[in-house]
Amino acid sequence: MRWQDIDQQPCSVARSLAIIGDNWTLLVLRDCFLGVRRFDDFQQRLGVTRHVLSDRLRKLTEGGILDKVAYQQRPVRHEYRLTSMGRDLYPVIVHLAQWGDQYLADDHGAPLTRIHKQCEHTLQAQLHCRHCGETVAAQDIRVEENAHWKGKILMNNQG
Amino acid sequence: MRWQDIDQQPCSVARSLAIIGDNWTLLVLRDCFLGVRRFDDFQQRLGVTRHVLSDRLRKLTEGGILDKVAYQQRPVRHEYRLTSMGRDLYPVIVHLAQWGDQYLADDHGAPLTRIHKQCEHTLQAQLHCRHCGETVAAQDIRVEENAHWKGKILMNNQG
DNA sequence: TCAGTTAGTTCCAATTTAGAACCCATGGTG
DNA sequence: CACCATGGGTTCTAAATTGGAACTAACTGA
Repeated sequence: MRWQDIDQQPCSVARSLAIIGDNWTLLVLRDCFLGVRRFDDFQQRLGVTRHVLSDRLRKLTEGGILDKVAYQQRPVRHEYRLTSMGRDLYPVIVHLAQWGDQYLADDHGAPLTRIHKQCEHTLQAQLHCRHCGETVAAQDIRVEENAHWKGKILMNNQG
Repeated sequence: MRWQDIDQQPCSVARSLAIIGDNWTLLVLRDCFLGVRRFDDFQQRLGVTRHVLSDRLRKLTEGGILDKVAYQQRPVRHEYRLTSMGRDLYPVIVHLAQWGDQYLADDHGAPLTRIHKQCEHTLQAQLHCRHCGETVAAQDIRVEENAHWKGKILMNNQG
C-alpha cells in the first residue's frame, strides 16, 4: 500500500494521518497555533524547502484545516489561518508538546510554557472522559468494532 | 534543514516528531495500542513494505517507545511492546482518532468505538487542565518562552 | 529605473519508498 | 533424509519525494 492511499482504510487515525501525518505537516500546524500565518514566516521558522512548504499548505487548505485568505490586494497576498476544524487539532499538538517536554527536553528544560489564561497556571493536559470526569489511560479503554466492520479491524486477541 | 535534523530544534513538538512524526510511525503506534506486537502482523495490517516497517520499529525501539522482547528461543523470535514512555502517547492517538471520527468518517460512521471501562460509556476525550479542572481550547492558552530561549522562538506578534 | 517584498515555481541531484524476491534458523511432516 | 512452513528480517530496482538553489510574477516605494 502506498502512503497516499491510507485515507481509504476504515480507521480514523489513518484518515487523519493522510492529511496531517506527512513529514513537516504537524510542524506547520505547530506554528499555526503559535500565530504564524505567512509563507515566508513558515519557511524561515521551519527551514523546510519552499517547494515542500507550498505542497503542505495546499494539502492542509484542501483538507479544510487551513483557510487561505487574501489580506491585501494589488498585489494579492494570502495568509493561512486555522479553520475550526484545524483548531480542533489543538489537543494533538499539546499532548505531543507535553510528551516531548517530559521525555525529550535537554538541560535547559522545556522551551515553551503554556499558561491556562482562566486560572493562570501552567497547563498540565490530561485525557479526560466527558461522561464520568475521570482521567483516562490506555488500559482503561476497551475498543469495539462498529457494525459495518465487525471482525475486520481488530485482531482476535485484542488486549 | 533536513527532516532528520529537526530533533535539534528547541521545540518539544519537533523533538517528538523526530521520533514519531515519520510517515507510517503513528500508524504503527495505533496498532500497538490495539494489541499488535509481531512484525508480520504489523506488516499485513498496515500494508507497508517490510523494509520500511523494519526501519520504523528500529527507530521506535531506539527511541525508547517500544521494547523488543524475545517471546521464544530456538529460533529466537521477538515482539514489540509499548514501554511506559510509549503508553504516554495514548492521548495523541485518541485525539487523532476522535478528530477523524468527527471530520473524516464516511457513511458507515466511525469504525471503532472506545469504551471507558470504569463508566462503560463511549469515550469523548477532552483536553483538561489539571489545576482548575476546566476543558481547554487553543484560545484559552498563552505561550511563554522559558529563560534560555527568551526572544528566540516566538514571533513578536504572538496571537 | 532600480531595489525590495511576498508567494510561490522550476530545475537537478540525492534520498526514500514500493514492490518483489531472497535469506536464515528452526520445526514439522512424510 | 528431503521438503515445506514460519517469523523476522535484508537486498534489489524503479518510481516518487526531498533538499538546495535559482528563478518568476506582481506589485510598491524611492
